[in-house]
Amino acid sequence: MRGGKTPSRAVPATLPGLASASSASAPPRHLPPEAHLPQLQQALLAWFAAHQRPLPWRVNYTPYEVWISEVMLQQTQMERGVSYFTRWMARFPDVAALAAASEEEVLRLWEGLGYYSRARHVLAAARRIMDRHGGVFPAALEDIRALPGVGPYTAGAIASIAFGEKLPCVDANVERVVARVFDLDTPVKQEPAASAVRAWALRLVPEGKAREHNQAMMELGALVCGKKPRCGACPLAAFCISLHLGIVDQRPVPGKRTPITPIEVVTGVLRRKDRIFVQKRLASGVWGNLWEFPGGRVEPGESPEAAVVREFEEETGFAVAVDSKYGIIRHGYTTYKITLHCFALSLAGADGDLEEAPDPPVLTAASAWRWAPPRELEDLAMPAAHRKLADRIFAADAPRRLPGA
DNA sequence: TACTCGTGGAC
DNA sequence: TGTCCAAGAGT
Repeated sequence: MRGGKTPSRAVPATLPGLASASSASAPPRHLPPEAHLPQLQQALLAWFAAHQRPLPWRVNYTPYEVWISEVMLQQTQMERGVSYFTRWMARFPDVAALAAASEEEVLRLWEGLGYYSRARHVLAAARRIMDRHGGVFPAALEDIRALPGVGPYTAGAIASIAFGEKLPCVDANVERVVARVFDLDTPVKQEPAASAVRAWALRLVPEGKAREHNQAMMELGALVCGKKPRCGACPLAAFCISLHLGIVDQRPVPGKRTPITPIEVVTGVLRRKDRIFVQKRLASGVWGNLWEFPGGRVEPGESPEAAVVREFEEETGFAVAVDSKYGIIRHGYTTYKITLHCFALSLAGADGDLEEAPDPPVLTAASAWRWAPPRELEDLAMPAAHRKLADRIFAADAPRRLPGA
């Protein structure tokens, strides 16, 4: 909010469980949160009981389901996770089923969610649970925390939501809620605010209600106390210091942002008869172990056509020629925004109807390769931009079945 | 501490 | 179209 304008979103003069103000236009009474923790906790729990969304992982609360849902929802919007979670549970109903799966299949079910190391870690953790915990999900916080891909947040979430331990979950929602209610005036992800958030989050957890409370804090952050807060609907409005001070819009204090770099990238679809060349990316780095069409960055001053021929030769040893341009796909990831130029390629000097297979590629940026019929591309996990391209090219021969629908 | 690691929704 | 950013973890 700029220019000192009074917030138009009024707090109701009468709040649940509070005496109404003497005048209808009087500002709401403020109850300092530190001195009213039990009331705050109760208001939050009551709100959650009435307003929580029905979600598939809020049915059984098994450690396995809580774990998978928490990892899937890292840096992912809740609504988006539902279809992935449902499909996952149908295929991998328990730790043993997951541990027995191939990484290829796990990545394929994860395709589109991003941050693919999460999927590789989840599989590694499932196998560790089979090996070291007899197939039973560990209940001790330190054992949970030791699982691959389980950090402080996820460990606390599993321990509290699945096992009922009195621990806080501190995610971006909780950081935002705490920063507003307690008026933290420095960036929440850095010290000293980070420690203050953890301390308040812990003090807020009511005895015996960790599961409900922690989910309530996050649900409140998602539904009410979001980027644009709806303080008129907030059960914590009476306690919120920054609301009382009229500076809710200044909390939380934003941290540093990394600039977004635009880059030009090319990729080539090399077809030979009815097959397409794809390669499997290395395990490390972006899109680790996913399949892709070869390609790379356009050098300064280089044309996209020249770049795709050069990149293809560098990565596979194949001499290729550009047949045509499919078009451009715009895509972004974290700190980059990509303009992807997509080309149809053929082997240079070949007529495309070669009976004998070409020499094997000499891979420099991949661990495996394949000449795949179009329909088999459906079974390979690919980065979103390459999946888009595959869909665009092969929509006629191979209608998509995943994900979502 | 600071950077990397994806993607798509909301505005 | 641009910008922020969402139930973070690993290095």
